[in-house]
Amino acid sequence: MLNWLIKSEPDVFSIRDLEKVEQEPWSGVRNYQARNFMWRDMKVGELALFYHSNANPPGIAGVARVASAAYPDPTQFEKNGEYYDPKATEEKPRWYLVDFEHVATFDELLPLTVMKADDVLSEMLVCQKGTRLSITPVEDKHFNHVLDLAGVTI
DNA sequence: GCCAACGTTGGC
DNA sequence: GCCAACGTTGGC
Repeated sequence: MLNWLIKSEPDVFSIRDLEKVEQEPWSGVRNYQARNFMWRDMKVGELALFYHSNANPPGIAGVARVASAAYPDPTQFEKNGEYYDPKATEEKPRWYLVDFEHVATFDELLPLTVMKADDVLSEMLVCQKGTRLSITPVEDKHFNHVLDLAGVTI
């Protein structure tokens, strides 16, 4: 059982948006490392911290759960879509995704500034300068510490 | 809006 | 297979 952190721009898709849908296909990831995490490593039922990037302020907004096995990202085949990949074919897809479902929304966002100032959480990849990866694994101690600070029990 | 960090592309 | 150029991410 692994834990994850997934980034989303709240202007595009926020934790509130996740509350409203039953399951959300995590489409549009076009980074091989992030794809491999979804395709190879994620298992149904695993939990992910839902991080608001490009936000004011940025930080962790809640928790999501892996709700499906990996399958080809349909947006890679949409010719006029933003995420079209001409090198991908139905027979040989390049991009895979999983669905996420909502688990919890924090009463208050846990801001990146607070995480960086925390002795434990400052070790997290998302706190390191220059980490642009949109999906990262999260250690148990970090995951649990975030839930503690947010006052959330799952 | 700036810019540092980093991934990807493509010429050679 | 190297690496310069370019594009993107994302905090500030």
